[in-house]
Amino acid sequence: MQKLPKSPIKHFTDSIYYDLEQTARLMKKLGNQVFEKLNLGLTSDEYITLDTISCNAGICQRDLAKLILKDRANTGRILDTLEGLGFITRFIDTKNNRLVRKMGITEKGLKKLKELSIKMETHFKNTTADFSEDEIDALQQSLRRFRNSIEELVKMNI
Amino acid sequence: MQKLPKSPIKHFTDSIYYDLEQTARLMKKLGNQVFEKLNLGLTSDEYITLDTISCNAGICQRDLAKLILKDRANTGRILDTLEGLGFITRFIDTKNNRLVRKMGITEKGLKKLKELSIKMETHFKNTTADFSEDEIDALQQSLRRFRNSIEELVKMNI
DNA sequence: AAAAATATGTTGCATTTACAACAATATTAT
DNA sequence: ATAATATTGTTGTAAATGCAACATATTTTT
Repeated sequence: MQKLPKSPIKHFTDSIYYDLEQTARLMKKLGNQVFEKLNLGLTSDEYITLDTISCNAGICQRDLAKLILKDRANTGRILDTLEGLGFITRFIDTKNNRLVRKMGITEKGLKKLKELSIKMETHFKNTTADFSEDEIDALQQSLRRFRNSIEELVKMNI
Repeated sequence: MQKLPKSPIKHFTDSIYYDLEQTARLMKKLGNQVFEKLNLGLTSDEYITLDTISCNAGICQRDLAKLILKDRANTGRILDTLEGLGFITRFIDTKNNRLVRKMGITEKGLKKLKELSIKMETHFKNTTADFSEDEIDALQQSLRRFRNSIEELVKMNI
């Protein structure tokens, strides 16, 4: 049985990279539009950050930056905003004998987060209506495995 | 049989949106690093644009913008660059009786694109080494179906 | 002990990006 | 026919982002 010849050059728009970026970009745009329309008082990035802090109590800035995939500079700026709004508190502590700025969510921040999370949940249900939970799970697992496999290739500079 | 209670609030970092954005961001970073390291003479966005033009001959700017998911303004700016480098030509034509700027890839651009595509192909093989082709295909299809299901929800403003 | 390297966070800047406003033209509605 | 609306591309501008440089402190190397 003959093997079919594969097309010699695959266009970028046919690649997994393109699908990933397109889908993520669309997703982000949708998220931004929802955040703007609903007038939630936080940008989507601030919400993501607040949520990430809420489930990583006492995390330091650099580790947080890795989680939210921003650089240290911008992570610090987002934290300035959240701190200014009274949603988080920051304090000096040590990690491996080094001075670091750790943070935690405040009562006010937790209240805000819960409020937003409920609205987000409603929104998520709408956008994934066509997909079964199993499909979503499978896609998520696949994405994570894919991410793990390329993670070590990327210099993060964080 | 009892149904297990679902956790009331899912953290953003556990959602498909987070996985998508993280994976895409990592992917883009990797792409940018490769483009920078290899000194290819084009940014990754310019390469993507050139590639997209090459397989959509005579496309107009707005339609191209939809494909590469940039707004019209930035699409125009990328095209200015590519035109300045002699990789594409632009010309006035009509589409639905309206004057539009269409474009096509030049010989020079095609040569550049082929050169880069080969380098990219090598790079792609490395980054997806851990994944079988079938897995990649499945992931791509899943991403596309997901994208289609949310596409109509997003106001594109293009 | 001194020097080099590393970890952490901040500041400044240059690039990218999105978005609104505009100009020009064509279509549709009144 | 005139006015209102829509399509396409450009320009201007404000915000987001990444990156390099810096400051500080700690660890590792020599």
